[in-house]
Amino acid sequence: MKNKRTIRDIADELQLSITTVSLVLNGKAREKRISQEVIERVQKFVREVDYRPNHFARSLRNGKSQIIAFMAEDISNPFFSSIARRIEDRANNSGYKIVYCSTENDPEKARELIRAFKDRSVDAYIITPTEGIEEELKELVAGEVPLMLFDRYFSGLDTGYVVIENEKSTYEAIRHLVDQGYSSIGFVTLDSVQSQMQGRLNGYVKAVTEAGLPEQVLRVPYGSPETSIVDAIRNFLQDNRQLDSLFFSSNYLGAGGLKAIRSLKLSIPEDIGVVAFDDSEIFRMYTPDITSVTQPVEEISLRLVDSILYQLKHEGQQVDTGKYKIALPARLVVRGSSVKNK
Amino acid sequence: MKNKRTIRDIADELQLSITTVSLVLNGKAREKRISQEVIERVQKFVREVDYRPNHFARSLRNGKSQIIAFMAEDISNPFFSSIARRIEDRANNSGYKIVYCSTENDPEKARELIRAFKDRSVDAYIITPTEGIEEELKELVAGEVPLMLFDRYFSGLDTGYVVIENEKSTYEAIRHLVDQGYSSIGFVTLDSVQSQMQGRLNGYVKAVTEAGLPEQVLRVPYGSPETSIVDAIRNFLQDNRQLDSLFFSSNYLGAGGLKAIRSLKLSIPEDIGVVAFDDSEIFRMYTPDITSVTQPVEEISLRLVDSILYQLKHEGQQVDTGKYKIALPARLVVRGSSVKNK
DNA sequence: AAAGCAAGCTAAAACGTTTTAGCGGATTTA
DNA sequence: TAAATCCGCTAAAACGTTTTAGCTTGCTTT
Repeated sequence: MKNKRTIRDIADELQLSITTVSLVLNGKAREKRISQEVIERVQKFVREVDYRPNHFARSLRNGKSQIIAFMAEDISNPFFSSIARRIEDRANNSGYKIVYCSTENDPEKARELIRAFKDRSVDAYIITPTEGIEEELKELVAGEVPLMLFDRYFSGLDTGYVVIENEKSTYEAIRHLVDQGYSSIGFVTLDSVQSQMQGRLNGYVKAVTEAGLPEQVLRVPYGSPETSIVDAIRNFLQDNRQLDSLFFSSNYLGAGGLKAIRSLKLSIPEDIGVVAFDDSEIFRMYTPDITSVTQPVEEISLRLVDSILYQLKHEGQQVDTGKYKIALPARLVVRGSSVKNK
Repeated sequence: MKNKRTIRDIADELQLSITTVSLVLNGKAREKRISQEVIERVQKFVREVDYRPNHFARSLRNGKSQIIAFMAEDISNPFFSSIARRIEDRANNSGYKIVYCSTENDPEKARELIRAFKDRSVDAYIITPTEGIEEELKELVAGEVPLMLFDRYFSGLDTGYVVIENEKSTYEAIRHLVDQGYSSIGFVTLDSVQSQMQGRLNGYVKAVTEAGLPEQVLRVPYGSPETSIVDAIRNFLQDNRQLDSLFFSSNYLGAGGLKAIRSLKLSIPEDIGVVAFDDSEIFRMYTPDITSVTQPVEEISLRLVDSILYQLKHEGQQVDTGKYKIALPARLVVRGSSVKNK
């Protein structure tokens, strides 16, 4: 049971050369003109003894690890973990395993992780990039390693990515608030220059400008603990009594915002309308339920992994990178938190 | 930049043998009596050129992958993803990477995954076992691969594990309901013989029996989609009008239960008291907030990864397996959903 | 002066694959 | 009849480590 059989054992037992066995195993038998009889003999035997090739030896020889790295900002965030969940299956089906890690949006940590993955020659990368790791990404691209960014990207870098139409969907969400009669709309975002946050801000600015409303933006420092987020939002509301609605540009800002609103005993949607970017179970269960810009998690995952697998399959062949620059539409799911007159 | 240097190159450039360089690199120089001067020369040079050993070659030679497999039931469930998050850091710090996968509680899938991991010689396993994979686990144990189960375990198998004191903590939760004056307490669980579910059921039975109350149990089929869960719970409530409180034995049963309760327009905690096993953001944010048996996620993770790392470090040495059979206490967090008289 | 020993290093095997280059012999071509 | 081609297979190199066994050299011992 435990005495691992090697390809050499197989060859000996079948009175064949290692080469022949290897060729059959790798499906190159026909092309190398091994006879049908031998092919079948090998296949049958290999099946019988349940021979399993040694991954290390194979990897050493061909430089491939059959591993894909999944670098999220935080794997315990439902947005990332549900993508992780979906990526997993398709990757497994194609013989790849996934190693994950969380950057915590720390460039230093991200760099180290990429380094470690390089050392292990992972075959491909799926990354939510932190600010400041352009150099490392550039090196990956130069090394022709399949790479997809998601959630955000660097416009200056020629990498594949899957993102959301942030500007457009935020614009529509704000329009929705305007249509509902809200006229003093606050925008709560992170103090970050990342592309997805910029896009959302742009959508907001565009919509309020068009509607002739003032811009009222709160920037919470990146990486704040939840209590600080709640405090910041509470202060924002207290300092700006005229606010009649808030847009939260991420799911955890939304969760913090709800706590802040509750602690001020404001009622939703009468005193304050609410829309959040990124759906979550909390928003669906909250009373009232929260209107949100819902990202197509399923499709994001699909596009990511399919792009990666395609690149892996056609490695070396220079493929059109434009094909991998994907912006998906998000859906505005209107719920009770933003509908005044019922 | 991209011309990877090998240990042979280092040796040549330093006019030394491969062996010597390798010994220095692996910290065996002293013991093999390499001179201090040579040691330093090697170390200095290696640092300068930033030599990175080839993992594949090393693995091929010593059979170690420096990879730990993390098999959850579903990585997108917050309970599992937050454990994943915490395990990751400590593992990385010790030079291990983590591959994850979700069994979906499908034994066939679990078996295949274990098989794939075996092929890749992962160095250790952290697993939420599905029913019916005792054989595979037994083989791992026999192969002396470090292994820890969590969330549940098999009492018939001599493996390490980290679980919760399910019976005790459920008992206390039910006692709490009794103390609050609830006298018709329903228990919503999964149709499963897994140890954690058995434990919770036992705790419930013990508490209601002691209090002289009837047992009223709903078993939802494992793997039901959320809508069926909601329906089942709604029917349970309608068929048993006398029920004045419910205990949900998992977080997603709790979420489903809240929806059912809401759809029946019952109010918590007046019409129906609620306690759930396993905390979640939803329970904290719900109105009223939901009393829950909170698992010590941080400590679970810590114990898992520390046990694994310890076993990895002392491989070969027969260690006391009893040491790795860990049952941690859970904390009853009392919130509004189970407190009648305020 | 021969033997023994330690210090300081190294040659080479082994890990298990994939793949290149090529070998005999039979058949076809010129 | 000699040369070229094809068929079916294989020897051996290469991938980059770790580690066992052992080789010099010079010093100490008897």
